[in-house]
Amino acid sequence: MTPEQLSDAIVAALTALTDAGSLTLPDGVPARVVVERPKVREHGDYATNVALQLAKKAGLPPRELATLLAEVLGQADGVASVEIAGPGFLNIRVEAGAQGALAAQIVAAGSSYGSSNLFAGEKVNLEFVSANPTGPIHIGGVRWAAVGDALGRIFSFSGADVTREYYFNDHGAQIDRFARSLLASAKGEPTPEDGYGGQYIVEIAQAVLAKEPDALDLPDDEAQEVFRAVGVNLMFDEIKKSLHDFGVDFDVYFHENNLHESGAVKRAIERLTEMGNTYEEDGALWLRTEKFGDDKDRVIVKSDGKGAYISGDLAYYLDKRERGFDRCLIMLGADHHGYVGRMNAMCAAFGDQPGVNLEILIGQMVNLLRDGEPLRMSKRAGTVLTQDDLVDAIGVDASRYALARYTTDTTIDIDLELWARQTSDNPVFYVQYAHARLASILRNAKDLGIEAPGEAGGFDPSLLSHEKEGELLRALAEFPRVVAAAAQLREPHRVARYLEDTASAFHKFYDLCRVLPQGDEEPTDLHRARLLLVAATKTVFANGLRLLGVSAPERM
RNA sequence: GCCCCCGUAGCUCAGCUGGAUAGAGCGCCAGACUUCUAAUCUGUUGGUCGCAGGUUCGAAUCCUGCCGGGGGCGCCA
Repeated sequence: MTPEQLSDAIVAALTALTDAGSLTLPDGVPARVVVERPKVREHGDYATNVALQLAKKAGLPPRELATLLAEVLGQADGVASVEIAGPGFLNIRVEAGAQGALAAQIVAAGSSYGSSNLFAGEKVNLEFVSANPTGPIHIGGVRWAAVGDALGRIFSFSGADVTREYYFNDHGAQIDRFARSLLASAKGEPTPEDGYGGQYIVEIAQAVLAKEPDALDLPDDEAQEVFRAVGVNLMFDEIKKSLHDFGVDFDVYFHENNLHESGAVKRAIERLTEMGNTYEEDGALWLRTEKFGDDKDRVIVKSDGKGAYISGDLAYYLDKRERGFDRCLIMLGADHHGYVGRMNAMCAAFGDQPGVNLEILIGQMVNLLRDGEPLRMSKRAGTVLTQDDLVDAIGVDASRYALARYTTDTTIDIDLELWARQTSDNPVFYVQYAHARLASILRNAKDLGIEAPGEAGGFDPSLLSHEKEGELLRALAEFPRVVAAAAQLREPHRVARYLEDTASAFHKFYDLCRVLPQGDEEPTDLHRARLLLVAATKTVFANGLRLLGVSAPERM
């Protein structure tokens, strides 16, 4: 019996009461009620606060309503007992058989256990990382690679049609600075003012020369153009490779420059002008963002005739919508939160609905620490921590997991020495170890010739009556709810935290409940039932880790 | 000055979107492997949930105001 089934049973009980006339609910019976796992074990397997929630509407004292409900609910299939506690909580115990049946259901569902059709039929565009192609991805961007990719997996698992997208800002002044920096390096000159000075500039400059040996013979402006075109492509390749090595592959790498060259920017501006949302002032073209909730209006075409930065975003958003995306999600660091207002206003100026068609997710920064002190990242000082540095130090799994297990609302401090040292007690290994242990049991079972029921026949779910078995089963039953919450709230960290809780429940079960027969012992139905529970648990870890893009090892 | 995020155990952080006695890991201390992987488990220690009000049956959670930390407020990108 899962929480969802219990919720249904409670709703059915409420309906029975209203049908019988012993309860009156002016707003009708709710479609779903809150079923939670109590923190205190004495409070039962599950608890619900419906009586407290509905007491006022029903015009009854909470405990009286709870009493009515308890009588009916106590008769429901799979419910062992219902107690009234405190101000009107219902503490529910579930029959072991009803609970144990879940193990077979999970094994039958396999890699789809936890999936849903919550976002079925929705085309979701998920844009993340989108780091400037003027250097390698550093830790500021890696967080979004880990979190964004996990969110994409969670959305897909929840039925959405997801497209992962990376926006290359390969247009404008920063790219000019990048090109000048490459050219200067190739000529052996010092890094220009406002230029980029890392070692990677030297390497890319040399790589450009290897491809275009005659580049330096050209006049400076033409040479710079060569370094721009070739250098940017080399940078793209490097970024894509880093992301690929990190397990993140985008469906679309979108080049901002194309929007300018194809006339898409011009068209977007025309569209906004037709809708009466632009005006000219001081030689520039302004977008009426204030009308749509922004602090003030924004320039979209500067007085020198060039598009302002946001002009690319206008065209890009329009392009996404024209490609049929109902929801455009963009993950940005807190250093960009100032754009939220104007982006939402831009969305509204197109006649769309901010928060629905466009959703901007702001996450907090990642800081680099050394000896507990914050270290200002500087390319010149060589104190930039790149994604590759992080992976070299602690590996892909540990990196992805560590970055994905925090709320994006909190700032993450990375002390590389500390992170590398703590590798062995990183929670990722706690979870992965659980999976490896489960795999090991299944291997041993196979060697012993013991088959878990399910494929080979039925099993008696009521045999899974041990306290630790119950706790493990209830943890497994939570998985679909956790995935759904992670998708709806855009909070992948919930999956990681859930896996840690479930790993704890499993390790405790493992400690007290022997799964396989020992010595000459003959396999019993209990052994087989536990083996099925093991298979179900392994399924949940495999599915959960997959959602985070972290491997589920068979051995450790 | 205005806007956003954070403040929970010595440290790092959860807290199921208002529920019961606020949890976990690490750290400290003490235990458990001739048996399915000890990267594990068991027990102990540890808290005015930044402060002050408010909303109600009930607040770490929602509202207001302070305090402290971080980030942002360009015809830069």
